[in-house]
Amino acid sequence: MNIGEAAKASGLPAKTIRYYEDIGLIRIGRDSNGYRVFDADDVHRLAFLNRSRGLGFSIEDCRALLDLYDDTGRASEDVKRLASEHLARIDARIAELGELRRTMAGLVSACAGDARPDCPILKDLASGQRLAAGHQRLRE
Amino acid sequence: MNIGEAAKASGLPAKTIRYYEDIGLIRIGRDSNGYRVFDADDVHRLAFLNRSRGLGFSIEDCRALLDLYDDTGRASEDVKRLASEHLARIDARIAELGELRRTMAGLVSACAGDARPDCPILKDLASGQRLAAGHQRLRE
DNA sequence: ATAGGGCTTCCAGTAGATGGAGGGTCAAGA
DNA sequence: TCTTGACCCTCCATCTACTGGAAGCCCTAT
Repeated sequence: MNIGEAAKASGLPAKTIRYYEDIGLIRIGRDSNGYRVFDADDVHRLAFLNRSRGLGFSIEDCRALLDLYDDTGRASEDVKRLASEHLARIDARIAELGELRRTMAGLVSACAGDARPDCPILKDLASGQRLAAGHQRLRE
Repeated sequence: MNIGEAAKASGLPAKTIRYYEDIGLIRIGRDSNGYRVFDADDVHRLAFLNRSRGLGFSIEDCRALLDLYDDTGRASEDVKRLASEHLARIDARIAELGELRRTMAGLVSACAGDARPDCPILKDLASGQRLAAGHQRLRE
């Protein structure tokens, strides 16, 4: 099948499939006319990538996961480690955002939000004197 | 003062200050030797930007916030709207990550993580049959 | 023959910096 | 006076993970 059909079948946009091929995440055969040719396994791997990315794994993680998937002699330990590290990153991010949320909610609720110029949000940003709870600097 | 001192005083790396000047977020005077010259107000504005960015506001939001800060005739309504929208984005992101966390935690706990090759995480990625709770596709 | 849709490559742009090369400036010490 | 080292400057490349668009070939139907 051609890229359009593979895109529909895998859930990934054609552009993204080309990109994944470009960065060496997946190898795709070519027809005599230069068109990419996808078989069922290609589509399967693309869907695998789609799901891995959907879970927030980085491209490099996906590369490693796909390698582990291909390696029938793998240890599930290795997969679990990747997943656990990812989970830890998610937890860290949630904690960070939770702090941030508390701060922002405090600021928003402190501001009258009317036609007058007086605004505790701007005061806070200008002074560094936090009205609400403190928070960690975002590392995004 | 020069950029190094301004960096220390504002908490922003010198590189970032140059970048902010480059994208027109702040205007900095120059000495006869070409060096940037910072006064107390410049440092104050840089610290304002540092705190705004620290709260996760986008550069464009920061630009708007700085404009509102300068506009003594502003309505606090306008500031509150920016902040509320930002808060809503944070909430959405937290919800997204919470879903994701549930899914990942389910996968991680289902995997033995030993020397054997059998791995429910890979199975899940390969099949699309979610073992744990479903989740939204990340829009990062 | 032509129109359309699909396919190709390559280039640019997104957000928000960060790292480094290559080179000018300045103040202090030998 | 010369040199060393710490600054400072600009410009370009790099990072993540795509996405959009231009220019142009391919294939099928009418």
